[in-house]
Amino acid sequence: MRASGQTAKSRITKAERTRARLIEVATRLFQEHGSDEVTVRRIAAAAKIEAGSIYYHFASRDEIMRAVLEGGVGGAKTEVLKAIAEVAGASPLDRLRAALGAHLKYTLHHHFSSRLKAIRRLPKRLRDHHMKQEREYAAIFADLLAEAQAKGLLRPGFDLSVVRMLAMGALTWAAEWYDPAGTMAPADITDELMKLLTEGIVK
Amino acid sequence: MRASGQTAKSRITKAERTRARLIEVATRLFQEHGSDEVTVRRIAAAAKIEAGSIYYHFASRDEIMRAVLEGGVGGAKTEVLKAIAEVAGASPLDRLRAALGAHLKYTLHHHFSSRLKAIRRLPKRLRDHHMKQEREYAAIFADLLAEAQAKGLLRPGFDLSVVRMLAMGALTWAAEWYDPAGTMAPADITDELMKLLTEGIVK
DNA sequence: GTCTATAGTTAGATAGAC
DNA sequence: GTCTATCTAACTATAGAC
Repeated sequence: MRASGQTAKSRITKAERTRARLIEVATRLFQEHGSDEVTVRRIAAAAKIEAGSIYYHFASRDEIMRAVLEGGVGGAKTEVLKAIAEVAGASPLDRLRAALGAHLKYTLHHHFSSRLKAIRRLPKRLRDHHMKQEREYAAIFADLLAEAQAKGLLRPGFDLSVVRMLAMGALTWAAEWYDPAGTMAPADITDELMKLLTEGIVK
Repeated sequence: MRASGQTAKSRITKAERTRARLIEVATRLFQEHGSDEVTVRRIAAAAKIEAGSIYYHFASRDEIMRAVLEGGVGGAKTEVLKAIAEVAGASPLDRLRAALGAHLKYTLHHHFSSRLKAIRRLPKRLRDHHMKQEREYAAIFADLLAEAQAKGLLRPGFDLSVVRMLAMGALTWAAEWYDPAGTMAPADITDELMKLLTEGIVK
């Protein structure tokens, strides 16, 4: 569908497309087999290029890993904010449901939990950057809980910071047991968690 | 404190002690740095022996990994059953609290979540064995929930299997954010989860 | 941009002395 | 049982042709 002879006009260069494809397959391979088993050669093979060619796009294997992690939190944030915006007028708790639903979906589809774990094992300099991203991400959920509390929707006596981490953790870990072939949709799991959560903490 | 000249009488051989030490340091290293970064040489160094000597105790690096995973679920099961036994007469929900508390403690102290993740990425033949162990472990918690339900302690309408996985997942993931230097004890986190859980699912 | 070929390094594993 | 020395294989990364 693209015009032939097109050269300087392309918005997205060939290099950018190849780079994106490399990050994509690397992300999948890291999740499926663990960062251990994934060699540069394997990433190259999965992306249908030769191993040496990778180094035109990345300076090192670590750079690939870094790019994989970079995509993670930013992408999740975008999705979650979008989901919240779609129910903009709703109560904080309904927006929280939307946010948690998006978090779960992103986690399941983008191997998010593996990345979150990997971030913590990064060398300090790299880790700090990602941890900052992660705190911003967590703040989205914290803000929704705080708003619900401010509106008097919550029972007193809960540590909302712990509640947030437990709730997000419950869904993050779902990537380890969720079976796409089963009868439950991701939304069903979010609903179950919200039922548990609201009937527990909501007045 | 041991008698000198003792040879054939030792119940625990030198080899067994060395092997146990290797598993211990390997477990710690795998958790702290990720299985990636941990070489046989590094395990040997941490255990204060030379790399070659490892192969007197293990046939391969994979065998070490396997031993590390082997210890995981079995040890957790023992601890959880012990915790339940300590409150033997109590209601199913109080026993559930004890079980979840032991699960969290074991997770925090023995790098359990890393092992659970690693198990899923194992070659099929090894994985099956560990997954069976894991199902037996999960059954402990499932039974307690079922007993609570049978006694009419729970609200209707919950999928207890999902509730169990969410609750256990929330605690399993806590290993990723729990700060031992903070003000919260593991028991506080368990209490917070139980409050959330019971005020939600208990009639 | 991607290929082929290969340099340089390090990993897992073995052999034999002690 | 553990050490030292070493083999082999595999990996990351580079160089130069196209």
